[in-house]
Amino acid sequence: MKNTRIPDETIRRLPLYLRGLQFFADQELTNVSSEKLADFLHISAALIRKDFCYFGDFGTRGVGYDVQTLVKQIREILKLSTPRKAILVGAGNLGRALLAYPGFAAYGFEIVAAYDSDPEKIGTKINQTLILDIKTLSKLKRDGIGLAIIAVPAEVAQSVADLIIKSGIRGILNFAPTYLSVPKRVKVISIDIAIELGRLPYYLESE
Amino acid sequence: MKNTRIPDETIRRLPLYLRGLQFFADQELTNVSSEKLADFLHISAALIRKDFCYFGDFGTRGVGYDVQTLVKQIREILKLSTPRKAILVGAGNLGRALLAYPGFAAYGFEIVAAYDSDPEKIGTKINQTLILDIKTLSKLKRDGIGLAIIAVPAEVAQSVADLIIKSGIRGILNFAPTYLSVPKRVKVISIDIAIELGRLPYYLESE
DNA sequence: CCTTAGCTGTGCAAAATATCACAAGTATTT
DNA sequence: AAATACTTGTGATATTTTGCACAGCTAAGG
Repeated sequence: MKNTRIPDETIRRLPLYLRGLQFFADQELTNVSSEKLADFLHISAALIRKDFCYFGDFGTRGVGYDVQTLVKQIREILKLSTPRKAILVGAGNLGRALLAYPGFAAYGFEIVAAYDSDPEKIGTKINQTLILDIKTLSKLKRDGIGLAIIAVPAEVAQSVADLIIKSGIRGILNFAPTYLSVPKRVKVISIDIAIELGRLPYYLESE
Repeated sequence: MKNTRIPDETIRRLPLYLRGLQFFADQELTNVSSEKLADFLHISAALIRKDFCYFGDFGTRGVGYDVQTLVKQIREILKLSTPRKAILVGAGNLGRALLAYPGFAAYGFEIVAAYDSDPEKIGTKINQTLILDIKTLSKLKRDGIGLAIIAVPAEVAQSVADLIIKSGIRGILNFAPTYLSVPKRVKVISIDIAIELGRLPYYLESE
């Protein structure tokens, strides 16, 4: 199985598995079956097993998976084992909320700087992070910073992306509601709140 | 084509199409082809046409689609035409950012109240919205409120969901990183920042 | 040691989704 | 009015993703 192409959907689920495993680890359980994990996450056990089996034999037949070992292996696959420095661009409402978001640390992300273009904001501190002038952004790679979170208005998102890519950013988590055109070596993952919101009413039963 | 099952993926793209059409409307364009829209959104033109064709004949062969008409029809499909009242539960960092988020209004959502359990926050105002005690949450349906945005910690998300569903909520936009168990008549759409974040490093080229 | 119960790994089938390719209709030009 | 250039709508095909079912390994109990 090891030489098959790994579906994107599988990669998407790996962080979900980490969360599920954390739940079992918190309960002092050392072993978990695909079925238990499936019940907790509300996906099928076969899918979980298939996902794991793309990467090798993680479990023991008749027994299940060792929680800690599995966590380690998934983190390895996702390349979460090495800590990564990130910057935040855009210190608006969403940006400020993200600065306080505890989830980053869980994956070894450290937000080392925040940037904005508003003179009112520049120089102020949010959650111990100083807001810097976006014009001073350059040569991030020199400081070992490879990731960026974009939380700016859609109109300026592309120019921000261009700028930070030039400075060495290779991974972007984009909250701006727009497509970002980037070189192949750069990966963009977009979270679009409006898109999710816009399809909610469709599913409402019209009483 | 009208009697085929409509793929979820199609529904997911409809709000995206609205965004694209807005772009062309802003340029005073009255007509747009599937190809133009496809170029802007970076998806295939055939896919766009197929998506539309599930709902009927929206375009004119040799011509394209009338921007305004198409907007109206998509909004109709997504049930965005009728304004909807929503509440926000959880006035933490993310909750407060969401209160200021302009995207809700664009889809006819009006956040009429915010709830929290923290005595420090209750009674204060954020963006003209008063924070109310979550204990006072009841009988929302009576006031015509059908949607809720959950932005509370994962540990309490399920109990919040249970509570608001009892009060009449039928649609939930969930930001808590957990599965919500709800009756069939209730629709949950989850946005999970950590999950998206966790898979970003996987795609980084290891130099 | 044998039997039974449990669980993984995975080939194969099924379902869901996306792409292709072109007939059919529209506008424009000559 | 005929030829040309566009563009949609959609059946057919390809690809991607998920589910099924069971062989094969493990552990425990008698």
